[in-house]
Amino acid sequence: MGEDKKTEEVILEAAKTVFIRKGMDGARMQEIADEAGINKALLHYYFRSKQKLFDAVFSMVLRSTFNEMREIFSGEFSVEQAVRKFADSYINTLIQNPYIPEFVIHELNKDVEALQLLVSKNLPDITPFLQVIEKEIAEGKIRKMDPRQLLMNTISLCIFPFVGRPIITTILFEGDSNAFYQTMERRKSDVADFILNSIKK
Amino acid sequence: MGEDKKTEEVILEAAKTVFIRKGMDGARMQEIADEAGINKALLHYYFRSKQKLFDAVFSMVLRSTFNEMREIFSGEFSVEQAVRKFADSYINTLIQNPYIPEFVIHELNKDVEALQLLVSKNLPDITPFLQVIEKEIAEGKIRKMDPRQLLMNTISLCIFPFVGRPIITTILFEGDSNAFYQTMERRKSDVADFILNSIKK
DNA sequence: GTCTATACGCAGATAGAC
DNA sequence: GTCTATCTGCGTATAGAC
Repeated sequence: MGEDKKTEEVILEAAKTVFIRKGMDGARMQEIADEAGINKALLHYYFRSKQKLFDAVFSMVLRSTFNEMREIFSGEFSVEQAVRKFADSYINTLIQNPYIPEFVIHELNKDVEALQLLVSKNLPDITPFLQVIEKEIAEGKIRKMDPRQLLMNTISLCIFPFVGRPIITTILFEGDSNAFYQTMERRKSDVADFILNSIKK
Repeated sequence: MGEDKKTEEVILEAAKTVFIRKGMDGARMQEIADEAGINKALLHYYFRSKQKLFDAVFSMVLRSTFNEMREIFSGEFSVEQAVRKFADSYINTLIQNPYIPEFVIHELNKDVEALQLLVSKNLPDITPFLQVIEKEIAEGKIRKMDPRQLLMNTISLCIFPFVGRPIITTILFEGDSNAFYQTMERRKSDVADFILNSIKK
């Protein structure tokens, strides 16, 4: 039983790696089996079908992706704290896992309906944070603006460079991948400064 | 011969629609044939293979996508002009074609090598604009910052909401698609204001 | 639980009539 | 140039031995 569980986890890890790189449609069960060091039949023994294996991986990825967000936008932090925390935490995670956002987005784009349920369970409720923004605007701490636009800006600035990494690396860093990642390291504070500079009165 | 060309264009349009929604791997030749109102065999008669048909569509999409960018970042506009032009022009285009960025990004992520040549021919050279930014910093018109970060910010803020549209619509607009698009209309000026507010001294 | 061998269906590609 | 019918290979899934 201890052994069983271990195999299952090895499969999930391998499937995660392959699905994230190739997507559901592009991934091959053979490739996942190779990555896990086992054979195709065993994948079906544990997960019955490619679709079920994918669902397991996808829900795993969603959970870990949005957990951080849930805490940061829970409403217990000020706008400045949340913006700095979000930039630092997400850009750090994305430097380690640059393929995840594009993967999630691609799968959601393909089939919004089917995954809506799965997603709604995992997506954080950000209304508390929108209220914090409104409160700080009312108090005159930050300039007047649509709270949703501010939140969208924060998310966009942190995540997009990784989603568009191939293009950005080509267009802005002449294909030099190291230069890209070094800029991302600095970006953790640069982005926060950029946002806070814009919203201060 | 006039008839021939028309069929070819009908196929290209249909292929574009299907490829953009489903991606290369998810698209089916049968679906493209249906969309074009013809049969599979004719697709092969005109384009020999799915791959060649895809390449034709992809290079078409790349060209139209980056043409606007080339002009805006040519160096003939000031930072403020370029930012306002870019936000207005790209958000307008994306309201009409919201699936294009995710499509391009997904295909590039899957196979960076193979498409590198295709891409490098289409990607604009943005160094002139980076120099404009540096010049305006030197002149004290805008605050000191990494020109690449500013350009990345501008691109991120305009494009990301469309790439992440399914998630953003769910998380920020309770699934109300109209609310999303109305916010994007306002975003054309909001984003420009947000950026210019942040960089002014 | 893990393997090898095999069934089966789907989707890309071709043959050949009109 | 456009169609119907068919081939072929690949990839998911299953059967069955160990």
